[in-house]
Amino acid sequence: MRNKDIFVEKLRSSGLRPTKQRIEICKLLFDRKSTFHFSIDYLSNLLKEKSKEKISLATIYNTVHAFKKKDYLKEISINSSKSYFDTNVTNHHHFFNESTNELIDLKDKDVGKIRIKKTIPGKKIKSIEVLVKIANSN
Amino acid sequence: MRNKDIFVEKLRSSGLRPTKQRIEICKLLFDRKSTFHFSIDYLSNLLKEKSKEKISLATIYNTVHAFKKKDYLKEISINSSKSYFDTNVTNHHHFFNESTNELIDLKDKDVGKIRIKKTIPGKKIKSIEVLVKIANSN
DNA sequence: CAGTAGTTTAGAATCATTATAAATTAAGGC
DNA sequence: GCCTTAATTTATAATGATTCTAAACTACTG
Repeated sequence: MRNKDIFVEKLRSSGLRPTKQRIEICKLLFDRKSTFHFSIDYLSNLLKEKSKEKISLATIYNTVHAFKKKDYLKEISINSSKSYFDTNVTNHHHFFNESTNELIDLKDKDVGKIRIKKTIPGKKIKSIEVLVKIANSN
Repeated sequence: MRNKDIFVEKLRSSGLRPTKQRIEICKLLFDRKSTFHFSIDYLSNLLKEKSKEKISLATIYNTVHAFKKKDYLKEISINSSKSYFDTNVTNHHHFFNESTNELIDLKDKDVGKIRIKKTIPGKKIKSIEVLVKIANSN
């Protein structure tokens, strides 16, 4: 139970109580080598499969929002009816596969430097994100 | 009623019957010098104010979707619970003012060329859009 | 181990959007 | 103009994602 302790620590250190529900969700989200993209719906189904504990939908929403607030997750905007979340919280870009509704991270080097030449008085740039929509080429 | 005739023609030429509801909506959306960004909600209120005819919400949705399908409107993805639409249907970029929830068009020259260096076999790029989030700088 | 503040939970409430099915209207032929 | 029919509008119901509520539960502190 090495990982569990890490998550307990992570949660506690950010002021979130390490409940069993949160730890289960951490395991699914963060115990991975690569970035994970998901909708609440998808996460909910994953939890049903992989976790013996039943976690209520309200808790999944609560937890995801708590994690987002603590910057453990980032919300991604796509033309869609539901929200997507990303375990990669750095400022980065995406492919969105319109054929499968799947998100794929783009590295900064895949996109190159973006320079915004227009400024708006009194405003400053908070983020710059590129969304590249792709689909089957046939 | 010069404009009205133009809209009647525009609608008819794309296979949409020029009903009085559609013409009213055209007037609000397209009888403008500059790009117009709106949510259904906002458009609905505008129509309540500016149009003597009561247009039902269902018709507003129907019409906006019909216009989108005919490429008179474009849907914009922002991190938000509702959809935004844009009368500028060209591929272009946006500022999103987080303080006011307002969209502002960016011209291509304001952003510069974006070159995506990664490719995915069997997929082709449908669109590339940059969303620059801004907020008050204090 | 008692108190309490934070969490979880089921279910209700909400909000944007879509579906339904009946009433209305535009278009084309006579 | 009048008739037919197919498209459109409409009020309302249905849906689906998300948020709220308030009661039950649980982790932490002393």
